[in-house]
Amino acid sequence: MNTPSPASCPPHCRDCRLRRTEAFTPLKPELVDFIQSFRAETATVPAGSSVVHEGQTNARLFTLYAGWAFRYKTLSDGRRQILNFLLPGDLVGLQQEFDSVSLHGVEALTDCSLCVFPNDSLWAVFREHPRLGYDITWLAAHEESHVDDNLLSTGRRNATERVAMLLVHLYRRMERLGLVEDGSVAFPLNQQHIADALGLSLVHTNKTLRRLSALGLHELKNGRLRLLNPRALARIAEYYDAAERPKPLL
Amino acid sequence: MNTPSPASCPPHCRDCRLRRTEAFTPLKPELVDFIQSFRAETATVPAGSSVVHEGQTNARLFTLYAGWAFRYKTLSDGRRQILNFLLPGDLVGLQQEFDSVSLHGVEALTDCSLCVFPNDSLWAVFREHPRLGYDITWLAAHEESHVDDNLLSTGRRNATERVAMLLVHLYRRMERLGLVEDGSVAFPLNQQHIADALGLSLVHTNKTLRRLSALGLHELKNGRLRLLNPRALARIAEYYDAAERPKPLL
DNA sequence: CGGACATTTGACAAGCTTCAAGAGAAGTGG
DNA sequence: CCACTTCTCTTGAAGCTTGTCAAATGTCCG
Repeated sequence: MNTPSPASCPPHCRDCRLRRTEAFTPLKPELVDFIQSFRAETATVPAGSSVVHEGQTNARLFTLYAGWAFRYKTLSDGRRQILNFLLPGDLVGLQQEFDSVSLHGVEALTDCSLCVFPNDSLWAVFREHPRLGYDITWLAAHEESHVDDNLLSTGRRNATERVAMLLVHLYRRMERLGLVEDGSVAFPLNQQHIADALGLSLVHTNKTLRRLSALGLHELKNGRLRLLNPRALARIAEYYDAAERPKPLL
Repeated sequence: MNTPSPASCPPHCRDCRLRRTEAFTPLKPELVDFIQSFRAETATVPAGSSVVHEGQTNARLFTLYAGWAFRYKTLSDGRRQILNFLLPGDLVGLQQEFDSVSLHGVEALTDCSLCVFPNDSLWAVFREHPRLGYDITWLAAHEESHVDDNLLSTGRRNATERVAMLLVHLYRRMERLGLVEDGSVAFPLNQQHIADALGLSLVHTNKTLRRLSALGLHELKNGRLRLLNPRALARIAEYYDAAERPKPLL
Protein backbone atom coordinates (compact mmCIF):
# COMPACT_ATOMS: atom_id res chain seq x y z
CA MET A 1 0.00 0.00 0.00
CA ASN A 2 1.76 3.10 -1.19
CA THR A 3 -1.14 5.52 -0.85
CA PRO A 4 -2.48 6.24 2.56
CA SER A 5 -6.19 5.71 2.98
CA PRO A 6 -7.91 8.88 1.85
CA ALA A 7 -10.10 11.02 4.04
CA SER A 8 -13.61 9.62 4.06
CA CYS A 9 -16.66 11.74 3.37
CA PRO A 10 -17.80 13.34 6.59
CA PRO A 11 -21.28 12.36 7.76
CA HIS A 12 -22.48 15.93 7.33
CA CYS A 13 -21.91 17.85 4.14
CA ARG A 14 -21.71 21.00 6.21
CA ASP A 15 -18.42 19.63 7.52
CA CYS A 16 -17.09 18.97 4.04
CA ARG A 17 -13.42 19.73 3.93
CA LEU A 18 -13.61 20.76 0.28
CA ARG A 19 -16.18 23.46 0.86
CA ARG A 20 -13.82 25.24 3.19
CA THR A 21 -11.23 25.74 0.48
CA GLU A 22 -11.03 28.61 -1.95
CA ALA A 23 -11.56 26.30 -4.86
CA PHE A 24 -15.32 25.99 -4.46
CA THR A 25 -18.18 28.44 -4.51
CA PRO A 26 -20.00 28.97 -1.23
CA LEU A 27 -23.49 27.54 -1.13
CA LYS A 28 -26.42 28.46 1.04
CA PRO A 29 -26.64 26.13 4.05
CA GLU A 30 -30.07 24.88 3.09
CA LEU A 31 -28.74 23.78 -0.28
CA VAL A 32 -25.86 22.01 1.40
CA ASP A 33 -28.39 20.23 3.57
CA PHE A 34 -30.38 19.30 0.50
CA ILE A 35 -27.29 17.82 -1.12
CA GLN A 36 -26.74 15.76 1.97
CA SER A 37 -30.31 14.46 1.99
CA PHE A 38 -29.96 13.76 -1.70
CA ARG A 39 -26.77 11.78 -1.20
CA ALA A 40 -27.59 8.09 -1.21
CA GLU A 41 -24.45 6.85 0.44
CA THR A 42 -20.75 7.31 0.79
CA ALA A 43 -18.32 4.76 -0.52
CA THR A 44 -14.64 4.06 -0.80
CA VAL A 45 -12.93 2.18 -3.59
CA PRO A 46 -9.38 0.87 -3.57
CA ALA A 47 -6.63 2.08 -5.87
CA GLY A 48 -6.63 0.38 -9.24
CA SER A 49 -10.20 -0.77 -9.10
CA SER A 50 -12.84 -0.01 -11.64
CA VAL A 51 -15.50 2.44 -10.50
CA VAL A 52 -17.56 2.33 -13.70
CA HIS A 53 -17.05 -0.17 -16.50
CA GLU A 54 -17.28 0.84 -20.13
CA GLY A 55 -20.75 -0.09 -21.25
CA GLN A 56 -22.01 -0.51 -17.71
CA THR A 57 -25.69 0.18 -17.21
CA ASN A 58 -27.12 2.04 -14.27
CA ALA A 59 -23.84 3.49 -13.14
CA ARG A 60 -24.25 5.98 -10.34
CA LEU A 61 -23.69 9.67 -10.24
CA PHE A 62 -21.16 10.74 -7.63
CA THR A 63 -18.78 13.39 -6.45
CA LEU A 64 -15.19 12.41 -5.90
CA TYR A 65 -14.44 13.51 -2.36
CA ALA A 66 -10.86 12.35 -2.00
CA GLY A 67 -8.35 10.60 -4.22
CA TRP A 68 -7.57 10.47 -7.92
CA ALA A 69 -9.44 8.70 -10.71
CA PHE A 70 -9.68 8.92 -14.49
CA ARG A 71 -12.19 8.47 -17.27
CA TYR A 72 -11.12 6.35 -20.26
CA LYS A 73 -12.24 4.58 -23.39
CA THR A 74 -10.70 1.53 -25.03
CA LEU A 75 -10.66 -0.06 -28.46
CA SER A 76 -11.26 -3.76 -28.92
CA ASP A 77 -7.56 -4.61 -29.19
CA GLY A 78 -6.82 -2.97 -25.88
CA ARG A 79 -5.60 0.45 -26.93
CA ARG A 80 -6.72 2.78 -24.21
CA GLN A 81 -7.23 6.54 -24.16
CA ILE A 82 -7.54 8.37 -20.88
CA LEU A 83 -10.03 11.19 -21.42
CA ASN A 84 -9.36 13.23 -18.29
CA PHE A 85 -8.28 12.93 -14.71
CA LEU A 86 -10.67 13.34 -11.81
CA LEU A 87 -9.65 15.16 -8.66
CA PRO A 88 -11.54 15.92 -5.47
CA GLY A 89 -14.70 17.91 -6.12
CA ASP A 90 -15.28 16.53 -9.61
CA LEU A 91 -18.75 15.31 -10.43
CA VAL A 92 -18.69 12.00 -12.25
CA GLY A 93 -21.27 10.12 -14.24
CA LEU A 94 -23.48 12.77 -15.78
CA GLN A 95 -23.32 11.19 -19.20
CA GLN A 96 -24.75 7.91 -18.04
CA GLU A 97 -27.60 9.65 -16.24
CA PHE A 98 -28.89 10.50 -19.68
CA ASP A 99 -27.76 7.49 -21.61
CA SER A 100 -28.23 4.61 -19.18
CA VAL A 101 -25.15 3.00 -20.73
CA SER A 102 -21.81 4.45 -19.75
CA LEU A 103 -19.77 5.22 -22.84
CA HIS A 104 -16.56 5.42 -20.86
CA GLY A 105 -14.98 3.69 -17.91
CA VAL A 106 -13.86 5.25 -14.65
CA GLU A 107 -10.95 3.81 -12.70
CA ALA A 108 -9.51 4.76 -9.32
CA LEU A 109 -5.85 5.75 -9.39
CA THR A 110 -5.60 5.90 -5.61
CA ASP A 111 -7.97 4.85 -2.90
CA CYS A 112 -10.99 7.08 -3.38
CA SER A 113 -13.88 8.33 -1.28
CA LEU A 114 -17.12 9.03 -3.11
CA CYS A 115 -20.36 10.76 -2.29
CA VAL A 116 -22.84 8.69 -4.27
CA PHE A 117 -26.16 10.03 -5.49
CA PRO A 118 -29.19 7.89 -6.27
CA ASN A 119 -30.03 6.83 -9.79
CA ASP A 120 -32.55 8.62 -11.93
CA SER A 121 -32.98 11.44 -9.48
CA LEU A 122 -31.28 14.10 -11.49
CA TRP A 123 -34.48 15.54 -12.87
CA ALA A 124 -35.82 15.95 -9.36
CA VAL A 125 -32.76 18.00 -8.44
CA PHE A 126 -33.28 20.33 -11.37
CA ARG A 127 -36.95 20.70 -10.57
CA GLU A 128 -36.58 21.34 -6.89
CA HIS A 129 -33.33 23.25 -6.89
CA PRO A 130 -32.66 24.95 -10.20
CA ARG A 131 -29.56 26.49 -8.67
CA LEU A 132 -28.02 23.04 -8.35
CA GLY A 133 -29.06 22.21 -11.88
CA TYR A 134 -27.26 25.31 -13.03
CA ASP A 135 -24.19 24.27 -11.07
CA ILE A 136 -24.26 20.82 -12.58
CA THR A 137 -24.32 22.32 -16.04
CA TRP A 138 -21.39 24.50 -15.07
CA LEU A 139 -19.44 21.41 -14.09
CA ALA A 140 -20.37 19.60 -17.29
CA ALA A 141 -19.24 22.54 -19.41
CA HIS A 142 -15.95 22.69 -17.55
CA GLU A 143 -15.23 19.02 -17.84
CA GLU A 144 -15.80 19.34 -21.56
CA SER A 145 -13.31 22.16 -21.62
CA HIS A 146 -10.71 19.85 -20.09
CA VAL A 147 -11.39 17.27 -22.75
CA ASP A 148 -11.09 20.00 -25.38
CA ASP A 149 -7.63 20.78 -24.07
CA ASN A 150 -6.61 17.16 -24.16
CA LEU A 151 -7.88 16.84 -27.69
CA LEU A 152 -5.79 19.82 -28.74
CA SER A 153 -2.79 18.14 -27.13
CA THR A 154 -3.14 14.73 -28.70
CA GLY A 155 -4.14 16.18 -32.03
CA ARG A 156 -1.65 18.97 -32.48
CA ARG A 157 1.08 19.01 -29.82
CA ASN A 158 4.28 16.98 -30.08
CA ALA A 159 5.40 14.62 -27.37
CA THR A 160 7.41 17.18 -25.41
CA GLU A 161 4.60 19.71 -25.47
CA ARG A 162 2.09 17.10 -24.38
CA VAL A 163 4.09 15.98 -21.41
CA ALA A 164 4.76 19.56 -20.33
CA MET A 165 1.06 20.31 -20.64
CA LEU A 166 0.07 17.36 -18.48
CA LEU A 167 2.54 18.15 -15.75
CA VAL A 168 1.62 21.81 -15.52
CA HIS A 169 -2.09 21.16 -15.81
CA LEU A 170 -2.23 18.58 -13.04
CA TYR A 171 0.06 20.56 -10.81
CA ARG A 172 -2.14 23.62 -11.16
CA ARG A 173 -5.28 21.68 -10.39
CA MET A 174 -3.75 20.25 -7.26
CA GLU A 175 -2.48 23.66 -6.27
CA ARG A 176 -5.98 25.03 -6.67
CA LEU A 177 -7.17 22.44 -4.17
CA GLY A 178 -4.55 23.48 -1.67
CA LEU A 179 -2.72 20.19 -2.03
CA VAL A 180 0.80 21.50 -2.57
CA GLU A 181 3.14 20.39 0.19
CA ASP A 182 6.78 21.40 0.27
CA GLY A 183 6.52 22.62 -3.28
CA SER A 184 5.34 19.31 -4.65
CA VAL A 185 2.07 17.51 -5.20
CA ALA A 186 1.04 13.87 -5.00
CA PHE A 187 1.32 12.31 -8.42
CA PRO A 188 -0.06 8.77 -8.49
CA LEU A 189 0.18 8.17 -12.25
CA ASN A 190 2.64 5.71 -13.64
CA GLN A 191 4.14 6.19 -17.08
CA GLN A 192 1.54 3.98 -18.70
CA HIS A 193 -1.17 6.30 -17.45
CA ILE A 194 0.69 9.30 -18.81
CA ALA A 195 1.14 7.56 -22.15
CA ASP A 196 -2.54 6.67 -22.33
CA ALA A 197 -3.57 10.19 -21.47
CA LEU A 198 -1.33 11.73 -24.12
CA GLY A 199 -1.79 9.25 -26.94
CA LEU A 200 1.85 8.17 -26.82
CA SER A 201 3.63 4.87 -26.44
CA LEU A 202 5.04 3.92 -23.09
CA VAL A 203 8.61 3.98 -24.35
CA HIS A 204 8.39 7.36 -25.96
CA THR A 205 6.69 8.77 -22.90
CA ASN A 206 9.58 7.56 -20.79
CA LYS A 207 12.16 9.12 -23.06
CA THR A 208 10.31 12.41 -23.16
CA LEU A 209 9.97 12.54 -19.39
CA ARG A 210 13.66 11.80 -18.98
CA ARG A 211 14.57 14.54 -21.39
CA LEU A 212 12.47 17.13 -19.54
CA SER A 213 13.80 16.14 -16.17
CA ALA A 214 17.37 16.11 -17.51
CA LEU A 215 16.76 19.71 -18.53
CA GLY A 216 15.86 20.43 -14.96
CA LEU A 217 12.24 21.27 -15.68
CA HIS A 218 10.62 18.87 -13.26
CA GLU A 219 11.24 16.14 -10.76
CA LEU A 220 9.11 13.04 -10.39
CA LYS A 221 10.02 10.93 -7.43
CA ASN A 222 8.38 8.90 -4.70
CA GLY A 223 4.98 9.48 -6.25
CA ARG A 224 5.30 13.24 -6.03
CA LEU A 225 5.70 15.89 -8.73
CA ARG A 226 7.75 19.02 -8.34
CA LEU A 227 7.96 21.69 -11.05
CA LEU A 228 11.50 22.99 -11.02
CA ASN A 229 10.93 25.43 -13.87
CA PRO A 230 7.22 26.02 -14.13
CA ARG A 231 7.59 28.98 -16.46
CA ALA A 232 9.58 27.00 -18.98
CA LEU A 233 7.10 24.14 -18.82
CA ALA A 234 4.18 26.50 -19.29
CA ARG A 235 5.90 28.11 -22.24
CA ILE A 236 6.57 24.76 -23.90
CA ALA A 237 2.98 23.70 -23.38
CA GLU A 238 1.49 27.09 -24.20
CA TYR A 239 -0.40 26.67 -20.99
CA TYR A 240 -2.39 29.76 -20.15
CA ASP A 241 -3.46 29.85 -16.58
CA ALA A 242 -7.06 30.74 -17.07
CA ALA A 243 -7.27 32.35 -13.63
CA GLU A 244 -9.51 29.56 -12.39
CA ARG A 245 -12.70 30.66 -10.80
CA PRO A 246 -14.22 28.77 -7.89
CA LYS A 247 -16.18 25.74 -9.02
CA PRO A 248 -19.54 24.59 -7.80
CA LEU A 249 -19.46 21.53 -5.56
CA LEU A 250 -22.17 18.96 -5.11
CA MET B 1 -21.09 30.06 -54.03
CA ASN B 2 -21.28 26.31 -53.80
CA THR B 3 -23.67 26.05 -50.87
CA PRO B 4 -27.21 27.26 -51.36
CA SER B 5 -28.42 29.72 -48.81
CA PRO B 6 -29.72 27.73 -45.86
CA ALA B 7 -33.26 27.80 -44.57
CA SER B 8 -33.68 30.72 -42.18
CA CYS B 9 -35.17 30.35 -38.74
CA PRO B 10 -38.92 30.63 -38.97
CA PRO B 11 -40.44 33.56 -37.09
CA HIS B 12 -42.30 31.17 -34.80
CA CYS B 13 -40.53 28.35 -33.02
CA ARG B 14 -43.72 26.34 -33.29
CA ASP B 15 -43.05 26.19 -37.00
CA CYS B 16 -39.49 24.99 -36.48
CA ARG B 17 -38.62 22.46 -39.16
CA LEU B 18 -36.28 20.63 -36.81
CA ARG B 19 -38.95 19.94 -34.22
CA ARG B 20 -40.95 18.00 -36.74
CA THR B 21 -38.21 15.45 -37.27
CA GLU B 22 -37.64 12.29 -35.32
CA ALA B 23 -34.31 13.54 -34.13
CA PHE B 24 -35.66 15.80 -31.41
CA THR B 25 -37.79 15.27 -28.35
CA PRO B 26 -41.26 16.78 -28.38
CA LEU B 27 -41.71 19.71 -26.07
CA LYS B 28 -44.86 21.16 -24.54
CA PRO B 29 -46.13 24.06 -26.63
CA GLU B 30 -45.83 26.50 -23.77
CA LEU B 31 -42.14 25.68 -23.45
CA VAL B 32 -41.69 26.16 -27.16
CA ASP B 33 -43.33 29.54 -26.79
CA PHE B 34 -41.02 30.37 -23.92
CA ILE B 35 -38.00 29.50 -26.02
CA GLN B 36 -39.25 31.83 -28.69
CA SER B 37 -39.75 34.67 -26.23
CA PHE B 38 -36.31 33.93 -24.84
CA ARG B 39 -34.72 34.07 -28.25
CA ALA B 40 -33.09 37.44 -28.76
CA GLU B 41 -32.81 37.35 -32.50
CA THR B 42 -32.14 35.21 -35.49
CA ALA B 43 -29.05 35.63 -37.57
CA THR B 44 -27.29 34.25 -40.59
CA VAL B 45 -23.56 34.04 -41.12
CA PRO B 46 -21.78 33.31 -44.39
CA ALA B 47 -19.68 30.24 -45.06
CA GLY B 48 -16.12 30.57 -43.84
CA SER B 49 -16.78 33.35 -41.40
CA SER B 50 -15.97 33.27 -37.75
CA VAL B 51 -18.96 33.00 -35.45
CA VAL B 52 -16.99 33.15 -32.21
CA HIS B 53 -13.31 34.04 -31.95
CA GLU B 54 -10.99 32.23 -29.60
CA GLY B 55 -10.70 34.38 -26.53
CA GLN B 56 -13.74 36.45 -27.45
CA THR B 57 -15.65 37.89 -24.53
CA ASN B 58 -19.40 38.03 -24.31
CA ALA B 59 -20.00 35.56 -27.09
CA ARG B 60 -23.62 34.63 -27.44
CA LEU B 61 -25.42 31.40 -26.79
CA PHE B 62 -27.25 30.05 -29.83
CA THR B 63 -28.78 27.08 -31.50
CA LEU B 64 -27.59 26.24 -34.97
CA TYR B 65 -30.76 26.06 -37.04
CA ALA B 66 -29.33 25.28 -40.45
CA GLY B 67 -25.87 24.73 -41.90
CA TRP B 68 -22.57 23.31 -40.64
CA ALA B 69 -20.05 24.83 -38.27
CA PHE B 70 -17.21 23.62 -36.07
CA ARG B 71 -15.51 24.39 -32.79
CA TYR B 72 -11.73 24.63 -32.77
CA LYS B 73 -8.67 25.67 -30.81
CA THR B 74 -5.33 26.83 -32.16
CA LEU B 75 -1.76 27.05 -30.93
CA SER B 76 0.30 30.20 -31.36
CA ASP B 77 2.12 28.93 -34.44
CA GLY B 78 -1.13 28.24 -36.23
CA ARG B 79 -1.62 24.54 -35.61
CA ARG B 80 -5.37 24.06 -35.38
CA GLN B 81 -7.45 21.32 -33.84
CA ILE B 82 -11.12 21.00 -34.71
CA LEU B 83 -12.90 19.82 -31.57
CA ASN B 84 -16.22 18.82 -33.06
CA PHE B 85 -18.61 19.61 -35.86
CA LEU B 86 -21.90 21.37 -35.28
CA LEU B 87 -25.02 20.37 -37.16
CA PRO B 88 -28.57 21.69 -37.03
CA GLY B 89 -30.04 21.49 -33.57
CA ASP B 90 -26.74 21.81 -31.75
CA LEU B 91 -26.55 24.30 -28.91
CA VAL B 92 -23.38 26.38 -29.05
CA GLY B 93 -21.65 28.59 -26.56
CA LEU B 94 -22.49 27.08 -23.22
CA GLN B 95 -18.88 27.21 -22.05
CA GLN B 96 -18.58 30.94 -22.47
CA GLU B 97 -21.82 31.54 -20.60
CA PHE B 98 -19.92 30.44 -17.54
CA ASP B 99 -16.47 31.69 -18.38
CA SER B 100 -17.10 35.02 -20.14
CA VAL B 101 -14.08 34.27 -22.32
CA SER B 102 -14.55 31.73 -25.03
CA LEU B 103 -11.83 29.11 -24.86
CA HIS B 104 -12.50 27.93 -28.38
CA GLY B 105 -13.50 29.45 -31.68
CA VAL B 106 -16.53 28.64 -33.79
CA GLU B 107 -16.46 28.93 -37.55
CA ALA B 108 -19.19 28.48 -40.14
CA LEU B 109 -18.47 25.81 -42.74
CA THR B 110 -21.49 26.72 -44.81
CA ASP B 111 -23.89 29.60 -44.63
CA CYS B 112 -25.60 29.17 -41.28
CA SER B 113 -28.82 30.27 -39.64
CA LEU B 114 -28.73 30.78 -35.90
CA CYS B 115 -31.29 31.29 -33.17
CA VAL B 116 -29.44 33.60 -30.82
CA PHE B 117 -30.18 33.83 -27.12
CA PRO B 118 -29.43 36.84 -24.96
CA ASN B 119 -26.33 37.05 -22.82
CA ASP B 120 -26.32 36.22 -19.15
CA SER B 121 -29.85 34.93 -19.18
CA LEU B 122 -29.05 31.29 -18.67
CA TRP B 123 -29.68 31.33 -14.98
CA ALA B 124 -33.15 32.76 -15.59
CA VAL B 125 -33.94 29.84 -17.86
CA PHE B 126 -32.93 27.33 -15.21
CA ARG B 127 -34.91 29.14 -12.56
CA GLU B 128 -38.08 29.58 -14.55
CA HIS B 129 -38.02 26.39 -16.57
CA PRO B 130 -36.01 23.66 -14.90
CA ARG B 131 -37.04 21.32 -17.69
CA LEU B 132 -35.06 23.41 -20.15
CA GLY B 133 -32.15 23.52 -17.77
CA TYR B 134 -32.22 19.76 -17.66
CA ASP B 135 -32.29 19.63 -21.45
CA ILE B 136 -29.35 22.00 -21.69
CA THR B 137 -27.36 19.73 -19.41
CA TRP B 138 -28.32 16.79 -21.59
CA LEU B 139 -26.92 18.60 -24.59
CA ALA B 140 -23.74 19.55 -22.77
CA ALA B 141 -23.16 15.96 -21.70
CA HIS B 142 -23.69 14.75 -25.25
CA GLU B 143 -21.38 17.24 -26.80
CA GLU B 144 -18.74 16.12 -24.35
CA SER B 145 -19.31 12.57 -25.44
CA HIS B 146 -18.55 13.59 -29.03
CA VAL B 147 -15.34 15.20 -27.91
CA ASP B 148 -14.52 12.03 -25.97
CA ASP B 149 -14.88 10.06 -29.18
CA ASN B 150 -12.64 12.44 -31.07
CA LEU B 151 -10.04 12.23 -28.34
CA LEU B 152 -10.05 8.46 -28.56
CA SER B 153 -9.54 8.79 -32.31
CA THR B 154 -6.67 11.24 -32.27
CA GLY B 155 -5.04 9.54 -29.31
CA ARG B 156 -5.31 5.91 -30.26
CA ARG B 157 -6.59 5.30 -33.78
CA ASN B 158 -4.33 5.25 -36.84
CA ALA B 159 -4.97 7.44 -39.85
CA THR B 160 -7.19 4.95 -41.67
CA GLU B 161 -9.32 4.32 -38.62
CA ARG B 162 -9.66 8.03 -37.94
CA VAL B 163 -10.84 8.83 -41.43
CA ALA B 164 -13.31 5.94 -41.42
CA MET B 165 -14.61 7.12 -38.07
CA LEU B 166 -15.17 10.64 -39.26
CA LEU B 167 -16.97 9.61 -42.41
CA VAL B 168 -19.31 7.19 -40.66
CA HIS B 169 -19.92 9.50 -37.74
CA LEU B 170 -20.88 12.51 -39.83
CA TYR B 171 -22.95 10.44 -42.20
CA ARG B 172 -24.93 8.98 -39.31
CA ARG B 173 -25.54 12.36 -37.78
CA MET B 174 -26.85 13.72 -41.05
CA GLU B 175 -28.99 10.61 -41.52
CA ARG B 176 -30.46 11.17 -38.10
CA LEU B 177 -31.54 14.64 -39.20
CA GLY B 178 -33.25 13.25 -42.26
CA LEU B 179 -30.71 14.85 -44.56
CA VAL B 180 -29.82 11.84 -46.70
CA GLU B 181 -30.74 12.38 -50.35
CA ASP B 182 -30.16 9.75 -52.99
CA GLY B 183 -27.99 7.82 -50.59
CA SER B 184 -25.61 10.67 -49.95
CA VAL B 185 -25.28 13.62 -47.61
CA ALA B 186 -23.95 17.13 -48.01
CA PHE B 187 -20.30 17.21 -46.98
CA PRO B 188 -18.89 20.72 -46.92
CA LEU B 189 -15.49 19.91 -45.37
CA ASN B 190 -12.34 20.21 -47.38
CA GLN B 191 -9.35 18.02 -46.69
CA GLN B 192 -7.75 20.62 -44.46
CA HIS B 193 -10.80 20.49 -42.21
CA ILE B 194 -10.64 16.72 -42.08
CA ALA B 195 -6.94 16.87 -41.26
CA ASP B 196 -7.50 19.41 -38.50
CA ALA B 197 -10.30 17.35 -37.02
CA LEU B 198 -8.25 14.16 -37.00
CA GLY B 199 -4.88 15.52 -35.95
CA LEU B 200 -3.25 14.57 -39.26
CA SER B 201 -1.34 16.49 -41.89
CA LEU B 202 -3.11 17.54 -45.04
CA VAL B 203 -0.98 15.32 -47.25
CA HIS B 204 -1.46 12.23 -45.17
CA THR B 205 -5.18 12.87 -44.96
CA ASN B 206 -5.33 13.03 -48.71
CA LYS B 207 -3.48 9.76 -49.14
CA THR B 208 -5.64 8.02 -46.61
CA LEU B 209 -8.84 9.25 -48.22
CA ARG B 210 -7.64 8.11 -51.61
CA ARG B 211 -6.81 4.69 -50.27
CA LEU B 212 -10.25 4.25 -48.75
CA SER B 213 -12.03 5.40 -51.85
CA ALA B 214 -9.82 3.21 -54.04
CA LEU B 215 -11.00 0.30 -51.91
CA GLY B 216 -14.54 1.26 -52.79
CA LEU B 217 -15.54 2.20 -49.28
CA HIS B 218 -16.77 5.70 -49.95
CA GLU B 219 -17.21 8.36 -52.58
CA LEU B 220 -16.60 12.06 -51.98
CA LYS B 221 -17.64 14.19 -54.90
CA ASN B 222 -19.33 17.51 -55.59
CA GLY B 223 -19.43 18.27 -51.90
CA ARG B 224 -21.42 15.16 -51.10
CA LEU B 225 -20.46 12.00 -49.22
CA ARG B 226 -21.71 8.52 -50.11
CA LEU B 227 -20.81 5.46 -48.06
CA LEU B 228 -20.37 2.62 -50.53
CA ASN B 229 -19.51 0.07 -47.88
CA PRO B 230 -20.78 1.39 -44.57
CA ARG B 231 -20.28 -1.91 -42.78
CA ALA B 232 -16.62 -2.10 -43.69
CA LEU B 233 -16.09 1.52 -42.67
CA ALA B 234 -17.85 0.95 -39.37
CA ARG B 235 -15.72 -2.13 -38.75
CA ILE B 236 -12.49 -0.27 -39.45
CA ALA B 237 -13.53 2.56 -37.16
CA GLU B 238 -15.06 0.33 -34.51
CA TYR B 239 -18.03 2.58 -34.77
CA TYR B 240 -20.89 1.37 -32.65
CA ASP B 241 -24.15 2.93 -33.59
CA ALA B 242 -25.34 3.91 -30.18
CA ALA B 243 -29.00 3.79 -31.27
CA GLU B 244 -29.28 7.54 -30.96
CA ARG B 245 -32.12 8.77 -28.84
CA PRO B 246 -33.98 11.95 -29.69
CA LYS B 247 -32.17 15.04 -28.48
CA PRO B 248 -33.62 18.05 -26.75
CA LEU B 249 -33.83 21.17 -28.89
CA LEU B 250 -33.76 24.74 -27.74
C1' DC C 1 -7.09 33.65 -70.05
C1' DG C 2 -5.29 34.30 -65.42
C1' DG C 3 -5.42 33.81 -60.49
C1' DA C 4 -6.70 31.65 -56.34
C1' DC C 5 -7.49 27.60 -54.09
C1' DA C 6 -8.15 22.50 -53.37
C1' DT C 7 -6.52 18.07 -54.59
C1' DT C 8 -3.05 14.79 -55.83
C1' DT C 9 1.52 12.58 -56.08
C1' DG C 10 6.42 11.53 -55.21
C1' DA C 11 10.55 11.73 -52.48
C1' DC C 12 12.67 12.25 -48.29
C1' DA C 13 13.04 13.19 -43.32
C1' DA C 14 11.62 12.73 -38.77
C1' DG C 15 9.03 11.49 -34.83
C1' DC C 16 7.10 7.92 -32.76
C1' DT C 17 6.25 2.86 -32.11
C1' DT C 18 7.73 -1.71 -31.52
C1' DC C 19 10.90 -5.10 -29.98
C1' DA C 20 14.13 -6.62 -26.71
C1' DA C 21 16.40 -6.72 -22.51
C1' DG C 22 18.40 -5.07 -18.25
C1' DA C 23 18.00 -2.53 -13.72
C1' DG C 24 15.27 -1.06 -9.71
C1' DA C 25 11.78 -1.33 -6.44
C1' DA C 26 8.33 -3.61 -3.80
C1' DG C 27 5.69 -7.38 -2.12
C1' DT C 28 5.50 -12.67 -0.92
C1' DG C 29 6.57 -16.79 1.09
C1' DG C 30 9.74 -20.07 2.85
C1' DC D 1 16.24 -12.53 6.27
C1' DC D 2 16.69 -13.77 1.69
C1' DA D 3 15.37 -15.85 -2.82
C1' DC D 4 11.55 -15.15 -6.01
C1' DT D 5 8.10 -12.87 -8.47
C1' DT D 6 6.06 -9.04 -10.35
C1' DC D 7 5.76 -4.55 -11.80
C1' DT D 8 7.73 -0.26 -13.23
C1' DC D 9 11.29 2.29 -15.18
C1' DT D 10 15.08 2.71 -18.45
C1' DT D 11 17.82 2.28 -22.63
C1' DG D 12 19.25 0.90 -27.35
C1' DA D 13 18.17 -0.43 -32.01
C1' DA D 14 15.35 -0.94 -35.96
C1' DG D 15 11.30 -0.04 -38.57
C1' DC D 16 7.09 2.12 -39.88
C1' DT D 17 3.67 5.61 -39.84
C1' DT D 18 3.20 10.15 -40.48
C1' DG D 19 5.01 14.85 -41.54
C1' DT D 20 7.43 18.05 -44.61
C1' DC D 21 8.82 19.79 -48.99
C1' DA D 22 7.94 20.47 -53.69
C1' DA D 23 5.44 20.55 -57.72
C1' DA D 24 1.86 19.18 -60.95
C1' DT D 25 -3.03 18.85 -61.94
C1' DG D 26 -7.69 20.19 -61.52
C1' DT D 27 -11.46 23.44 -60.60
C1' DC D 28 -13.87 27.46 -60.00
C1' DC D 29 -14.63 32.17 -61.17
C1' DG D 30 -13.82 36.76 -62.53
